[in-house]
Amino acid sequence: MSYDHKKLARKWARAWVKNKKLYAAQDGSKKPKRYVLDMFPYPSGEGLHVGHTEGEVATDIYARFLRMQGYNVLHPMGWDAFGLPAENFAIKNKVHPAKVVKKNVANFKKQMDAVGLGYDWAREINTTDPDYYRWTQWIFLKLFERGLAYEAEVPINFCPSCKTALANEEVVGNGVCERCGTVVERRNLRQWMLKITTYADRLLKDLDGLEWSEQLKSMQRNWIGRSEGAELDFRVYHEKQDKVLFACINEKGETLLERRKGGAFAGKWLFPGGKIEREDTDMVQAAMREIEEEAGFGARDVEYLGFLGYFHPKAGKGNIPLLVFRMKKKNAKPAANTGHELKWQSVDEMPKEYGHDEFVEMFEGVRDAVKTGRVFPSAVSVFTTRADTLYGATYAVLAPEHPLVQENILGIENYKEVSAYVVAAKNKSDLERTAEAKGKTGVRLEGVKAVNPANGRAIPVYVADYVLGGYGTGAVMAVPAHDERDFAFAQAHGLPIEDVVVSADANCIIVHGSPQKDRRQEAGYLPDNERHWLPWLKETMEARGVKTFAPSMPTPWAPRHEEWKKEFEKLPVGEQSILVGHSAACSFLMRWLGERKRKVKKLILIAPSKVLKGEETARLEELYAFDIDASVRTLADDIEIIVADDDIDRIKESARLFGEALGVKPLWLPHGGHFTFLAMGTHEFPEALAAATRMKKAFTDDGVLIRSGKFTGMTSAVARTEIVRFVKGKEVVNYKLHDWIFARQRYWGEPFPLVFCECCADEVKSQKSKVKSSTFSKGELLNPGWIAVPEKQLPVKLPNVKSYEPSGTGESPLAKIDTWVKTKCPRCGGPARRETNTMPQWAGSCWYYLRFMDPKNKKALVDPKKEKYWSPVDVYVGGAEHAVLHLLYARFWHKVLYDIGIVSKKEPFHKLINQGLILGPDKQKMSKSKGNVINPITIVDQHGADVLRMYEMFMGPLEDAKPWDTQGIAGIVRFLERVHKIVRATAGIKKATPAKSQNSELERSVHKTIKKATEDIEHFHFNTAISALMILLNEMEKQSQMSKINCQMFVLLLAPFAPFLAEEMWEILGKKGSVHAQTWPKFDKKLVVENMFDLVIQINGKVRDVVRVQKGISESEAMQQATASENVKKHIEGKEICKKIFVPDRLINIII
RNA sequence: GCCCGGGUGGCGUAAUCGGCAGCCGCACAGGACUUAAAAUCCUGAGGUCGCAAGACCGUGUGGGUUCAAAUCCCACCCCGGGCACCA
Repeated sequence: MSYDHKKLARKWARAWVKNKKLYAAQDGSKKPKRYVLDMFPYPSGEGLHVGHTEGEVATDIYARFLRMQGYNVLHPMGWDAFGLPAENFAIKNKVHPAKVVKKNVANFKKQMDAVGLGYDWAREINTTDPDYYRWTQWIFLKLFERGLAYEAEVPINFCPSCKTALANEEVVGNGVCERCGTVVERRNLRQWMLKITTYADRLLKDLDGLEWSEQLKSMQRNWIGRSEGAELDFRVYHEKQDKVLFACINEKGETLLERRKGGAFAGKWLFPGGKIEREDTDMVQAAMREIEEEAGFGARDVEYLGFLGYFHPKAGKGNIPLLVFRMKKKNAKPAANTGHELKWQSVDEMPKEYGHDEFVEMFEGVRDAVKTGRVFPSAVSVFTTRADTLYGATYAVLAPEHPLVQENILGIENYKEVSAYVVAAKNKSDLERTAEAKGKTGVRLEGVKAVNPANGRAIPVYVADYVLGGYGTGAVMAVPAHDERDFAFAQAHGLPIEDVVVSADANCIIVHGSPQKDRRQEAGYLPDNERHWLPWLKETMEARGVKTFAPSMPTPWAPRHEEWKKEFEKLPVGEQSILVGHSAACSFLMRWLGERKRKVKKLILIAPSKVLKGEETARLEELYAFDIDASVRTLADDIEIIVADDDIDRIKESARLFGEALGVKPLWLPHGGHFTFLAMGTHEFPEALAAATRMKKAFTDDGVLIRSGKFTGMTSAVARTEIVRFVKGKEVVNYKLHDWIFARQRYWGEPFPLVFCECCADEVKSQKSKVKSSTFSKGELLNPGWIAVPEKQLPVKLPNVKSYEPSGTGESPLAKIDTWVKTKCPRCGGPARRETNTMPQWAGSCWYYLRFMDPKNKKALVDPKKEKYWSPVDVYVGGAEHAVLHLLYARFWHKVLYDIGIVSKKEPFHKLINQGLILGPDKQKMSKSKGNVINPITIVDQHGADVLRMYEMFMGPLEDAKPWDTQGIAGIVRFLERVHKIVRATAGIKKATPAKSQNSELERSVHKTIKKATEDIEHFHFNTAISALMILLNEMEKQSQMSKINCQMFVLLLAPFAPFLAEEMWEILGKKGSVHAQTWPKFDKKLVVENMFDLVIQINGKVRDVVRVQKGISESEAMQQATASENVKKHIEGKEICKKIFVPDRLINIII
């Protein structure tokens, strides 16, 4: 007879509602606490899905288990209810989003109750409740006050379908909106930004102490993307530049003029600088020198402002950079050292007749630049993590967004082409950019050169979109030899590739196949290579910093593999080795690699020999007796076969053989025979060898420096800091993480507690220059005109509007409500207007876990005592989709709250578990379109909540993705039916419970199960805990009669998993009170210790018998047992036992 | 391409301080009960050979270490997730 799960659900749901204490967390308790939290859901119209319930059932089981263990457990639930779906539904159906939310919440709650989730509903919260978002606004004000919020007009990700801005974290895949999958546009919009980058380091470092999966931690680390490197300055100049001009400006905006003897001041107000040497890395220093010589002002008196651009004295002729300096001293008096007269002069006062119009124009330019700050550095600063490769920088690349290409101040000669490229790059979608990732495009800036600060070498400058404007300085030095992207670009554009770092264990091993002779006599050699190829190659490689070995092999005429192997293995062959074989040695190398399966960098086979032919090759038979192992092709990054087309037939055949096996086309050279004897012969062979040893891809590892001036021989690690110091660079840390775009142009979100006041804006601007004693907060100074709404006036409530429709122009619908927008400035009382953007979806969820600790507090976000008691969240369970969104934002806010003393712990969530996806029965992701969605409530209706809960937990490990098996539920249904049956049977026994002895074996099993279940639940291994309960039930059913006590134990163990049935069974067993308020059973240590064990008897590692024996038996006793076995006897008969391995309480292995 | 996971019967999985591979469940087969079916209960089952006792093979593939490998090492293949020009 099956039990009526619907009746149980009704009966116990009612009882639990009445029993208010059952799931309530107690404030001010002396008991140890545990805070078990689910990621609170967005209450969608769809209701709960199986993904929700998986995590929620897991935390519910855990919370029930902890309560039974005597902990004071906080296990609350709430609603993250701001957001687009409710708003869109509201727009479509013309209802207020709040009403939609209310309805959905009621549905969610009903469904959660149906699943038997024991939340402390007295602590329910909702992010859209003004009493809640009042504190969201309050936290925003704290961020604002501390200068962590700022307004900026930045290019942002805009979703044209959602009609709102998106955070970087919300753009997924190839630049599509995380929510709706629409391709995201770039738009410039005024935004509120949060300085999450300030916390980048702490967000990174504090990950270490958390019990999160490595996967998740690495996702966060990756997102933060910290990299240590340096900024190095590359002076940029125009090729035709030979002089420098500079202007000095004083505090009054006047410029320093010079009058030559007897002449007018006209036209001479700029000092023409002296000649700039190409190698002069610092144009500014040169100009300073000039200022000192001409006017007596030292480096301390003036400050370099920047670079205005190139000046062309006579249109098109000459390119003279114009630098601007400002006097630091007030009323500085110039004193000419040259006999010329000097004075400060305002351009306004300068009579027209004084000078050329173009000088006046330039002066205006200088003044304008100083005023607006539009000056440029005369050097390009690049960010690199590989300063050790600086000597290998053969060109520089600017991002299309870089100011030096945005405005042509460098005198780029092909600027039309360049700007066309820049525009094209800007219009490329992320999708296109990604698709083109492999082919690197770019345009050279004609006429412009950069100076490598290490060696003074002038290198070309490019603009290319493989350099990102938003990272580092938006400019890079390109080292093609040691960076894959630069390598690809250099290859595409024919730029030099010069390696300056070699692997510390790079070497070249040349094995000759025939007696080596130096033949330098033949005519017609290239002068450079007039030697045997072997010493030539050795020299060439060593010049590149590669250690080279050319071992003499024993018995070269009739080689023996083993002997060669012995000799060869004395050499340091490694992953960075280049192996060069010649003739018979090619066979040796192939054979050796096939045997040893060692990875090497390159394998070069010259005139390979393997094929035997008649008696002349009898001497080679031993060495060649092997099968070519084709897997050798995977062992070397690069394989070359070189053979001459007039070599003998068996060599040519060998070359084809090797080529086929290795998937390499042998290179046929037109001249030369078996190379050894022809030595270098003609140029083809050395060229082929040089090509074969050339870099085929960038070497990006650390190593030892070569060709790097005085740094040659240093390791990369040391050279990195030394070179930065040498070129006066600065060490900097960069992050991939950007500041958080914290505004949405929609209605249904938290209003910002800010107003804009023109009057205060002016006040702030004037105060800024007046310094110090400001009454404005950091945020108000940082954002002139934006004034914080006083805390007392919080919450700034979301007004009612007629239409929630977003405008799509970047204005929120709130902007249309004049009565709400127009307000008084809380500071000066003047007219002001409210911020009409709203906060993004993530705001409310950044701190909700704190509110659960003290949900009704009117005076504070959370009472400090309560916070201290409950923090941190001990276990947090939710989906992996929040890995870099919610979990990063919440950690950021938490750290800010920590800094202002609101919270006591550095991190909010100690242990975090991501439940794995539940896939449809077809093993595909569940989706409406695939029609494979399982609704948990359907399962509850059919089989009851207990079945749903246990089945979801039994499917497999919580964190794994696993498919739903509709038939698999039957197992759980049967299990619970059998539990019901056996408990009823046991409860019905009127007689006294059977004597203990009858049940002693079962009792052991019960206690072992208690142990197993307890440990498994502690580790969230619910699938194995349930399995243990099943095993116990199977055993119980074998008993003719059960004792009530064992039955009770079983029900207690079942209670967290199947709360309804367990409660019913508890009642049937005649026990008082709720089963969920009982104490979790403890196991008896004596009962779980076995005194017998299964001794495994192995012969030569194979199991031959298993006997059950006393624990602790000795080796000889075990041996006795073993030899007594028939099967064992059979196997050892007539054999000699040479060894015995005995593992106490486990096995004995007899070796014969 | 890079970084994390992972690969075990027909299926979900169990066993990882190296020590009996396949627990538990599903599906399956045979039997009992039944007029019959369902449900329930009992039994069986990794593969090959064998009446059986048992033997051999077997944890993605190949190799290695070891008395002993799903577990450790090396190489490769495949699947899932994340990142993707971050210098």
